[in-house]
Amino acid sequence: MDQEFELQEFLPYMLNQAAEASGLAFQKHYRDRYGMLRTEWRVLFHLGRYGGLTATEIGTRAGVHKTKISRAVAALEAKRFLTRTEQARDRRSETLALTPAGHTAFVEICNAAQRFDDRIAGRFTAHEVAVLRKCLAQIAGREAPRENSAI
Amino acid sequence: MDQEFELQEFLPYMLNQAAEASGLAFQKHYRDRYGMLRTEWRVLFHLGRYGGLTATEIGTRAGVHKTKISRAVAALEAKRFLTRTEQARDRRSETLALTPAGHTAFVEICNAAQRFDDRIAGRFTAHEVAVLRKCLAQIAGREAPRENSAI
DNA sequence: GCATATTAGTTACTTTTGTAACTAACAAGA
DNA sequence: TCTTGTTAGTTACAAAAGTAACTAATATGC
Repeated sequence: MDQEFELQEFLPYMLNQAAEASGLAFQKHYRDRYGMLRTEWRVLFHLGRYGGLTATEIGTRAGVHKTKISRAVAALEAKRFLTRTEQARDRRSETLALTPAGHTAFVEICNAAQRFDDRIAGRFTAHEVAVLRKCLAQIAGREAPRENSAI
Repeated sequence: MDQEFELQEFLPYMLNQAAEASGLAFQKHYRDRYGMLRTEWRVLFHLGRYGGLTATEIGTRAGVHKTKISRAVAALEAKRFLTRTEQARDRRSETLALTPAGHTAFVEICNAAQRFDDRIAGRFTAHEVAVLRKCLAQIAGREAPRENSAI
């Protein structure tokens, strides 16, 4: 190549830097305040937002491996943020649900997240934010790729 | 809140998903082929792009902690991708430089990176890519924030 | 020159993540 | 019923990253 490739302009690098900067700034809301790790916050979110789910269901929705879910659930249980209820029809899995304390934390962090998001979006025009979201969703693989995705 | 906050629309989450997806896809070029970790590839890049540097200089430029640099340098040295030369004027630090094999890997990966970047950018219009890069640079903290950054 | 502080880099220890193997429960066919 | 296979979730082990403490060299003030 030697057309002077620059890491600073490499999209995966830029994405990583932006994700790291924003993630680091946001973690104070779940980490400093509640001692949670990111996966714990994600599990908390899914239970708070969608109600009782099994570990597998959360893993599928969140795209997180069952091992990570298992550890996050154990940690949230230790914090008394969720309870497990064995399912009658299948004793292998348990329905997870937030305790009142867990729900309080959920609401608290969601509020902070909404404010945080507004603050980031506020640095750009509405159009720019729309483009940003569209590109991110596409790159994350959530949007249908165009016809010839094999290029 | 309860205006139904959605994790899927939360920018730090979207950034993380996009960074993870693209990073995972790209790592085959340095990991599968050369057994490198991401920090190793970044160190390799800085040495290939800017010539002989000390560990501290790389850390400063790349924004990486000296511990991670130290481990990456040791790994690259074990792969015979770089050599250390003790500095005469300050025997605490060493100038690092790529070996021919290291430089070959550098060129190879840079080429792959350029193609990879082109492929991502190719999914969007030139305008969209410009907006994306601008937003990412801003969020990563590389751009001057607007006047009232304390909002 | 000598005590003190600073800097470069490494090493030790801890935490988190990734991968594989495992247990228990259920399902399905002979 | 009795294998055989699959699924839910946990545990054990290995790799990676973060933090702190450390060694060695240099710089500074007295």
